[in-house]
Amino acid sequence: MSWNLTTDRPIFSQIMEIISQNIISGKYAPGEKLPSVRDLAAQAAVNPNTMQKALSELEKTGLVFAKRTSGRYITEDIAMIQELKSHMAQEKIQEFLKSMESLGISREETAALLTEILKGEKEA
Amino acid sequence: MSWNLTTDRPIFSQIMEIISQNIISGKYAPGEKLPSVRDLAAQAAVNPNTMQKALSELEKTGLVFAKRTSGRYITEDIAMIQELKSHMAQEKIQEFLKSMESLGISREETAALLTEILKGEKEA
DNA sequence: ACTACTGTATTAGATTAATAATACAATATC
DNA sequence: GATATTGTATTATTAATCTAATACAGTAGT
Repeated sequence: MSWNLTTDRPIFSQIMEIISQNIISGKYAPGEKLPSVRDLAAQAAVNPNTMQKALSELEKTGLVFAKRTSGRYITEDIAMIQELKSHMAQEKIQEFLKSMESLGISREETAALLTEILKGEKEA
Repeated sequence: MSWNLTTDRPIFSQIMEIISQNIISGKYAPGEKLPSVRDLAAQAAVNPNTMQKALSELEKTGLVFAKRTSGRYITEDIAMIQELKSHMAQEKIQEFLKSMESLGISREETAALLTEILKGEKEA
């Protein structure tokens, strides 16, 4: 796991994003047990309280759940994960197009730039 | 100007981004005079100190400059603006592809999703 | 010359986030 | 049954951000 945390945004929020992505992408399997709060905090080099906050907030979304003295687990609701995946994908795409437009780059131009980049990578 | 400021990120930083985008996209013309710190602060509904910080930080990038008692102006260095535009575009694209990959969506899939969306918009 | 407006500086207070150091209750695990 | 590990809670401290209320020096416009 690469915890690439920056200081320009709340750390607990970045951690939530990273774990969510790992669940959505399948790096964390449904039902899988997570390392303990203390271990995760050590891995990410943050304070246990910060990791605890990130995890307890994540819990509210339903992606993970805690068994009081056993540990924390990834949800087994595959449908929910799938739905979140496509939802976040759509969101990322819209956000991307919007930020390109705010640079004065139209959707068509953006698409052109993207296909050009992918073409360049195939040849490499 | 739509100042859509959120609380999950430093406000002065968001303001810097918005102004940068307006310069890059041409909404602010090269050499154009900006409203005063106090006016901009009122428009954005933030404290003048916050706007001052955003602008003085922006100054370090060279995009704007201050004439002590006259006001603040957009740079006239068109080449610099152009270069920043393509640089930021590349950065946005890479960042987008990376975030999609962290969701488990390949570059090819991403491109497919995008063209599909653009196709759908044309038909609408 | 005078007035209003410019960027800038200063001091103080409130809030949020992160860290640090413990502590506790419940339960796997041995 | 004893021990270690689990999530969770508490209190205090530090740093960053934002707001608030002024103040000042320089100059453009009259």
